[in-house]
This record gives sequence, structure tokens and C-alpha cells, in this order.
Amino acid sequence: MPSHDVFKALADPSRRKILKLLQGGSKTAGTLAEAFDMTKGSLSHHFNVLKAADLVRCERRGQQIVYSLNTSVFEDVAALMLDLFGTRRAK
Amino acid sequence: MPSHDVFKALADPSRRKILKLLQGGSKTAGTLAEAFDMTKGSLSHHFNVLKAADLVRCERRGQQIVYSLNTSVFEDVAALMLDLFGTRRAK
DNA sequence: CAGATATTTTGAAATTCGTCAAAATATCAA
DNA sequence: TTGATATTTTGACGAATTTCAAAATATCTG
Repeated sequence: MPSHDVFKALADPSRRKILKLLQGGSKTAGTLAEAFDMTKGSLSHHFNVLKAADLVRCERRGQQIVYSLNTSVFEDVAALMLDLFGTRRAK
Repeated sequence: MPSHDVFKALADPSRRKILKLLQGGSKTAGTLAEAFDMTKGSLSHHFNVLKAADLVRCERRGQQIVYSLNTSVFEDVAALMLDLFGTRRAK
């Protein structure tokens, strides 16, 4: 439904980097933060944007919060991309 | 190469609408403008962003300028998407 | 050339975005 | 409870984005 949130979420390089890091498996906010030269507060903001787009899920484990890709939404993203790029007739 | 421009270009709903309209075939700037409740100047700015991302091509035909999808870049876009979303192991 | 049409460019205003520092929240351990 | 750790939220700020109105550019017609 909220396709705009997805495109907006993908528009920032740091957020795309987060997604790529999560392809290697779930990671805590702190572990992800090590890969960035940025405040944890700023990263947390990016997590929120990715969550709003339903691209990642998070789960508290003790004092840390584990982020992971929401793989179930990836078919929807693929559909969005097909909608934009896929429906072209034979040139 | 400049993958960021592509994601940034897709982040705006008006630009995505332009791409969808162009799926129906090439159109002049004026024809495209009819579909929007926006100044032609603003639309022109969006054309520039799409051109910078290499998503559209334009060609002058008399006093008008015809925009069309740059289909040759779509494989690159697909590759970008696969890079972000495709590399996940069997669930 | 002058005027009309189609489009872009410029300059400025309003909004959104990314970031930081600091404060707040939540959990664990003693 | 107190203190330490992990993370988020808040508030502020500068930079980037979107938009408009107006000026500029390019092409065609007479």
C-alpha cells in the first residue's frame, strides 16, 4: 500500500547500506552502528524510516534490539519495481 | 554507476508518475504537463532529475520536446534492485 | 524581422531531510 | 535501588528538495 514510504526509504545511501548489512543476517543496533561514522541517534532515525517502510523488523533481546530484513515485504517491493519498470511492450 | 541518482529520482511521486505515463509511449513536455496540477517549470525540474538518473531521454521535435523512457538503463536498475533485494538465501 | 508557442532556467519561499548533542527510556546486574 | 549498558527520542540546525512566478531560450509562422 504505502509504496511511497518504500521509495523514500531507499533514497538514502545509509539506509541502503543498512539493508545490505542485514542481508548477512540479523544484527543489533550497536553492531550496525559500528559500520557507520554517525551518531547512534542518527542511525536510530534511519531504522525508523526503514521500519515505516516495512523493510525491516526489530525485536528486543535483553538490552539490545535486533534488526532484520522483513523478507515478506520483498515480493511487494519487487511488484512495485515491476509496475514501474516491467510493463513495457516489445520495443 | 551513479546508482544514488536513480534511487533519488524514484523517491518523488510526481517523477514516478512521469515514468508510468511514458510507459504508454513517448510524450511531449506539454502533454505530460496536462496530467499534473503543477507549473511547467516545476515539471521541467523533474525532467532534469530523471535525465540526470538516465531514466528518460529527450529529443527536440520542432518547438516541442519529446520525452521517452530510456529502456536501455532498465537492466541497470533491475541489477540495482537485485543487489539490494535479491541476494537472500533460501528462507 | 516581429509575434506566438513550447519549454527551460533562474531566483526565492516553504518544506522536508539528515545530522548532532543531550535527554529520556529500557534492561540488566549488583 | 543504584549504576552501567544499549537504544531511542527530542529539539535544533544547516543542507537539500519541491514548488511557484517571472524571465530567458528556442522554434515556427507570417
